[in-house]
Amino acid sequence: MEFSLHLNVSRGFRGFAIMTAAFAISYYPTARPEPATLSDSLAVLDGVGAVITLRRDEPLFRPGDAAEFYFKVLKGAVRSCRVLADGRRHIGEFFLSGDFIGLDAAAHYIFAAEAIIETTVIRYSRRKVDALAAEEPRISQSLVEIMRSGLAEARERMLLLGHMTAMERIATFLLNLSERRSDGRINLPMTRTDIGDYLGLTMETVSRGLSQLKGDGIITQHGMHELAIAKLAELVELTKP
Amino acid sequence: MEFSLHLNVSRGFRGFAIMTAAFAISYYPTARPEPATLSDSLAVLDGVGAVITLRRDEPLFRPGDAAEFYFKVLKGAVRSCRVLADGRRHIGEFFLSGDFIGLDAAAHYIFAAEAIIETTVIRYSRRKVDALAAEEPRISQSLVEIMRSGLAEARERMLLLGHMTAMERIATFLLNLSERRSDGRINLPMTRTDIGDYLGLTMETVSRGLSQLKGDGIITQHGMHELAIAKLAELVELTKP
DNA sequence: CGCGATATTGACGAAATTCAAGGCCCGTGG
DNA sequence: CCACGGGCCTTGAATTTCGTCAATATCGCG
Repeated sequence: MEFSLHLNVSRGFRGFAIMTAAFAISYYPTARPEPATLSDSLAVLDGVGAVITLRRDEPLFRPGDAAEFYFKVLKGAVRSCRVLADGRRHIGEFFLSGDFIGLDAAAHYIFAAEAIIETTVIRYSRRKVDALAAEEPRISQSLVEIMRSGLAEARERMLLLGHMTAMERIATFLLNLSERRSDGRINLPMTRTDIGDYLGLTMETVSRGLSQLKGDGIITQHGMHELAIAKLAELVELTKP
Repeated sequence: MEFSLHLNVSRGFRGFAIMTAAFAISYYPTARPEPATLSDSLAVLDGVGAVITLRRDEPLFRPGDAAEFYFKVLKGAVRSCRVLADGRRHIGEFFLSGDFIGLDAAAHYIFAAEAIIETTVIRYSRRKVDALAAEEPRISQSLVEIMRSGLAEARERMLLLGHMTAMERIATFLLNLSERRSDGRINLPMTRTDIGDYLGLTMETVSRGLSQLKGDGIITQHGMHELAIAKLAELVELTKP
């Protein structure tokens, strides 16, 4: 009994979440149609899920809430964040269209998820997804693969937060975001404060960094929340020591 | 067809790695003896594995090596690290006795693992472990749980690296390490430079932080690589804003 | 005992934060 | 349509923290 499993995990801004999985099933030639991706697998549950629309700054869940759902962003943007006792705020991740939220939660969420702009998400019953995973090794293996790439991404971010300068962090952030689009443009739905809390910098430092990139002609600005990369090679250069 | 799965993930310094899983199998009363923990599951493979002894600074693997094995530390300590082009070094994790290494690797390792002191590890064939996981949903679900707690830990470290002061990082590090023992003592097999590269600080800043803790009577030193916590409450206080 | 590696401590400097002022964008209402 | 106002962004100056460079001390091992 043998089968080959081929997982194709795209490593974009949140490669974690934009996984596709192709299963080549060789030991069971008459297999019924199988879900081709985790997304498709979850789509089976859409009937029990719900599409939810959130206004700006509206929470999807809060720290301490029972983690009963997985979510997928359909449109808009979500941030996960924790606030420390003295007011310092840490943003764990930004979730854009197609990203999953909460796959890695324990029994209760330890952070909040809030819409950055008007956002629609689809909500899956975690209980049902997990039951499916228990019956289908391929589903739980897909989850393992998603966790692996999530961990790989977390490691990159630890490197960034621990050892990169402000400009290196900003350049890396912009490049990661630009990989979510194909036209060299960058959509920044979040505020400068959000970016700062994500990169471990202050709003002012982020603003200064962007200003310098504009001054150097490396990026151009088209409205407050839309940038374009003018000199990709130089931006890439800035991500390195 | 129903069974209950109970995972008991202890959240120590690297809770990730010191997982125990208890499976209560109710749907198959005549089940053959099942591995009770992932560790036990892997122990089944010990015959094909090997115990390896490493000298100080000797690598277990290097970046780019094919990720063909999982490892478990039996004795000693291992660090995972990456070196940037300009010489900056980032330490991803410290692995102490009982910790697993490489569970989350992709096809190739992207970082090096090196013994910090004389260390023995056991090496498991990844291919065989993964095959086992493909046949046993419980194994792959255990892997999911390990990944979940690994991600939770990574998130804590991102918060630390992104938003904590030098002293907060040092105090948190010491507390985490102290949880690996039950006597309030702290074993620091690694150098100050290692600690700095792990916390995103310089060796000097780490040294100054430890000196201040000694001066304040919060910790006492017993040899270069052995500390004791004298005022736990004050140390805990330092981990918070 | 003596040497090399590691750790500590001090003085100085650079990078980012903090504090503060002003500008810009956008929605709202007259 | 335009004026107003509030939130967000930008920019400047002072401050702080941590890093860098350098000298000295201590550890551990042959």
